[in-house]
Formats: sequence, C-alpha cells, structure tokens
Amino acid sequence: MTTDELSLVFAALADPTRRAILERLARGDATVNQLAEPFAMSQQAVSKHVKVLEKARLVQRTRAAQSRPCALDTVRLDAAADWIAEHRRVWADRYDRLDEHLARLRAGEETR
Amino acid sequence: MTTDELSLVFAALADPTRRAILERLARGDATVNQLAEPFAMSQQAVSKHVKVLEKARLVQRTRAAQSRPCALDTVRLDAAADWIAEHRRVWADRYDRLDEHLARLRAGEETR
DNA sequence: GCCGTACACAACTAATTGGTTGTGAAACTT
DNA sequence: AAGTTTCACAACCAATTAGTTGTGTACGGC
Repeated sequence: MTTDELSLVFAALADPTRRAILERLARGDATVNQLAEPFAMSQQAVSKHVKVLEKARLVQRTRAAQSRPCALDTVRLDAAADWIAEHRRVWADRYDRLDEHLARLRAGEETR
Repeated sequence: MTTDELSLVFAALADPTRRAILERLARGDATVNQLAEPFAMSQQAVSKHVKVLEKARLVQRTRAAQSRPCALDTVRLDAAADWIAEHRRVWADRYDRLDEHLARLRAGEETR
C-alpha cells in the first residue's frame, strides 16, 4: 500500500461518523439509507462519508436492483493495523536494546 | 479513550509528514530542528505537526536546557491498533457465523 | 405510463488544515 | 553584556472538509 493510500485510510478513520458506519457494517451489509437512519444528518451527507470510505477502500459496494449495498472491506484495515504494529515494533526493539545495554552495564559493574 | 481522542489519533496519523516524524522518533528522541532537517519545510511547519502529535498524545516533550526533545508515546498508538483489531474481530465473527450457517445447510442437504 | 424508493451530482457555506513569513522569547556560549 | 541556538506565537493564505439544499436519475411496483 502506498503512503497516499495509507493516508486515505487514516483520514477516513479520523471521523466518528465514519467509524460508526464501519461499526455498523461490521455487523452486516447495509444501504446508504439504512446507514443514515441513526444520524442527525442528511442522506447526502452520509453518502459523502460512504464515498470517503470507498476511496480509502474500506467499503465495497455492489448493485442490487435500485439499492447499492455497502460492505466492509478489511484488507486496508489490516494494512493500517500493520503500519501501527510495525512502528510499534521498532520502538519496542529500541527499548529492548536499551535493556540489553543496561544489562551489559550492570554485568560490567558486577565483574569490576 | 474517548471518541474525540481516537479521532485526534487517526487524524494525526493521516499525514505522511507526521508518520515520518513518528518513524524517526521510533528510532530515538529528537528535537524539532532535528526532525525538520529531512523535510523541505520550515521549522515552524514541523513545529505545528509536532503540536498535532502532542495533542493526539502520540509524542511527549520534555525540557533540556533550551531544547525541548520529542519522545514517542505509544499508549495511544496501541489504543488505535486496538480499535481496528476489535472491529476486525466483530467482522471476523460474522463470517465465522456465516461459515457455521453454511456448514449447517450443507449438513442438512446431506441428510435429506 | 406514473409513482415511490434509493441514490448521487452540483452549488453553496463555514470551519479546518497545512503551509508561509515575520518576530520574539528563553537559555546557553563567549 | 552581546550573540547564537532552539523553539513558538501571530497573521495571513490557499486548499480541503463537512455539512447544507435543490435537483436529477435509475430502477421496480402498480
């Protein structure tokens, strides 16, 4: 995944309405109107949010008669979690090395 | 962590410059000027990015003479990863249930 | 063929974001 | 005491975002 794509994913996740939409979709596919129902917001506004999620490839849409149901796509969600985990790991390594260093220092003191 | 705090974290992660800053900090603490060095951007612009990261509580700052070194704070990073993992889990459960359902259907067909 | 449902496009507005330059303050160096 | 380094505040600007209303279109039911 490119840097830009990752930015799109995090930006999409940065809005409470969009996260609520994803939570709803995690429980099952839904149409835009179904998604809009719980929000004090126009159908068009929700449609825009869905489009943001679509561009970030967090949701996929299909055709079913006049409705276009939304479905969660977790591939990018995993990639975002991976980015965090990866950099979390580097950070952890750094402190592991610090621990080793301190351990070596302590060992040195003991044999002095 | 509140919804607003989570939004701040994801919004902070949505910028490539800020992610690069976090990557740099994962390898060790740094001052604003050190962070600014690789970027074609003013020191003030980087200072603003750091402030965004600070508000999201992804970095902590300390005092050391006239410099104010930045350090990574991974607590919120973990929380963000947890949010993704949690909703990833709900989605996975849904498909596990679907699998079970399909398995039951298949079993029914076999005994018919 | 006409009506309702489900949705999206366009135009507008207000607020936010990401950058700039200019400046000033705090703390160390000499 | 004067100069340097490190950093942040303020004012400004352009672009983007998050919402609105109004309108149009595609599809299925009657």
